[in-house]
Amino acid sequence: MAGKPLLWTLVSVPQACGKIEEKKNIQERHISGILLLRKKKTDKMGRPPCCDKTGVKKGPWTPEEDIILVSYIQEHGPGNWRAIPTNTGLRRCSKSCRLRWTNYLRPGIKRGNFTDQEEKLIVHLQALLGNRWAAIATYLPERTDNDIKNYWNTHLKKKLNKVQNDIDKGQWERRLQTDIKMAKQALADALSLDKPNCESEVKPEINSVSYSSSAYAANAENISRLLEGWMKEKSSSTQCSTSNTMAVDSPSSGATVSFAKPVSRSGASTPEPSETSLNPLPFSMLETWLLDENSEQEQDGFLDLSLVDNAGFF
DNA sequence: AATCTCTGCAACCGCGGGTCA
DNA sequence: ATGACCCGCGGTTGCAGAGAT
Repeated sequence: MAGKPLLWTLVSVPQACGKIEEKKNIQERHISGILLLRKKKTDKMGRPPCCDKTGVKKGPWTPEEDIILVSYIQEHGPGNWRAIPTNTGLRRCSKSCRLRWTNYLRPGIKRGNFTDQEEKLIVHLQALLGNRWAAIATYLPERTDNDIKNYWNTHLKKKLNKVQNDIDKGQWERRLQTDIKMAKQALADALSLDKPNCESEVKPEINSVSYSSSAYAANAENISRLLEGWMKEKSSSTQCSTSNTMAVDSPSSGATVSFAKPVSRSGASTPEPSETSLNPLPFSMLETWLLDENSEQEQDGFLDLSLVDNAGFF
């Protein structure tokens, strides 16, 4: 281990090293506390955690441990994490080793502030993919999924919530009027015609980042296409869309229900203040919306990007 | 200056899917 | 077909530092 100090120049972790050096003394003090305080959660059913062994160290990694891990991976390559604690003598569980490598020690990891471009990409990918951070991270190879996830949770979510609130305040009423009008029209169509043909009006537009269902976005090919479309669109105008809202194509009624979902991840979807005080939406419209969306869960966390764009988020 | 609260982020936990005997 | 094992993922925790009171 000590025989390979040069390894620190081979991996791009100078910041990691410095930061750890700064905290080293504090760490030593805290690790025992962490070990004592951490709740044991193994009384639940299922496979016991891999780290539920006596003598396994937890908490922040020391530079020495990093060197040992990097040395081993330099020699044997990543993978076979199970063997690492045994072969290196590290008192860490395999999972901890893998996490340390993939999130911190792995070469090519970019640290520091996210650029505007990265931020935009994350926002759009999150809208497309939801909280599938690993998938999002494949589009930002220099960032780890953990980094992206943290950045989303600490910066972007708040930022988007604020923008969303502003949008809701200013546009909710106008949109509600439009929605009611459209729902009425749809109802009238449904009552007067057996087969309303409104496709030409309500067809979702891929290039304007309008999504009819999360199932579509879940397809990797489609995601790439949407993303490419977005990249191109960003340079030109975003005005190609006829609507500023997410379009939910409703085959049953022929109506397009426009809405902006809250970004909240809790699932509680706390009602907006304006939402609760306004007249209720027509039942048929709500029904359509509810029935057409496979589940609330699927939509949760997705937001209306065109609105965000127009509100000047970027 | 002391204390409290908030924020950022590294690390941990448990679950689910894939593999293999 | 089944169970054990391993790995990857997303959610969550908890510490350190910054800012507010």
